[in-house]
Amino acid sequence: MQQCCNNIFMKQFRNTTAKTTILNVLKNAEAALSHAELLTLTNGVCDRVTIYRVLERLVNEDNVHKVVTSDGIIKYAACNHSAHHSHDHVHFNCEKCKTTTCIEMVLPVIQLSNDYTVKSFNFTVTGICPKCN
Amino acid sequence: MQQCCNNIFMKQFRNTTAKTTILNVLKNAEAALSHAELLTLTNGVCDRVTIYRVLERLVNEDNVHKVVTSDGIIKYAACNHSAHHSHDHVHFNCEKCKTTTCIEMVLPVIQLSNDYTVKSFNFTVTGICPKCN
DNA sequence: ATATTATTGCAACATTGTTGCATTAACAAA
DNA sequence: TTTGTTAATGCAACAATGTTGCAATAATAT
Repeated sequence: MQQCCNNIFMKQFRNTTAKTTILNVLKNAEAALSHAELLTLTNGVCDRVTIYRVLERLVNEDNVHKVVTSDGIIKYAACNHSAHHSHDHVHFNCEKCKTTTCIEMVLPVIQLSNDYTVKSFNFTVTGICPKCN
Repeated sequence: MQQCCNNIFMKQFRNTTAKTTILNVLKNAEAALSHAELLTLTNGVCDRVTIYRVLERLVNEDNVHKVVTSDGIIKYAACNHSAHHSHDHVHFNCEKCKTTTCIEMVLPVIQLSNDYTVKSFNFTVTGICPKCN
């Protein structure tokens, strides 16, 4: 009945097996995953190209957010739609286990002069995580 | 006379035209530059591969630092060896003019629990820069 | 001027990301 | 349940980015 129009161009999104699989892998993951990691973890459920396209959609739908590590590797993490949810949180990149994890509780404080318009930020801290310490 | 050993493996660095050209381009640049931008700005002074290798050396020698934008694009900026010099400063990424600039004066403040060991960070703020505002 | 070896260029390769198009399959409506 | 529409997929082909091996070159100490 009710048509589900969840983007501004009124183009319907569909729930496909590729999409649900990828989202589940991300939800069950302890850390953010790269495209290459998702390719192996989804175990051939879909093509390499499809993963790129599904990730793009998931980000647009606000179900997944994109993280860039200090090495420039792009990773994806399922959004935690809790009270404190925001894409603008700190990410921690462990040198040892190479994982990238969300730290939603810690907010960075900076003071830029007011001729800058701030829209978003990417804050990745590198070091050793609690598990490896 | 005096042998110049500026890396831990006692391997001498040499000042080549490629290296000095690339460093000069970076020093004269208003913003951080990507590999592709350096390729055109150096105007064929050396091979594509050489630029990768020179940049690696310049980073090791602490003359250049690496910045990762929110889009995952790796850029390089000449280090400002002043009193406040540190690689761990904020970078601003303008959505309009696509430039990435160092903001050395602003230090971010975060409070991680002490089971994290912090070694470095990459903090890129995206928005509109003063020139475009 | 010479010997040593860091650096370069080139070719070849690996990885990552993009695009076009015919086919498939999700979903709304009948 | 069946059908029509079209979002999503797979595949191939491509573009961009980054890496490696090796012979030739050139920077530096002597």
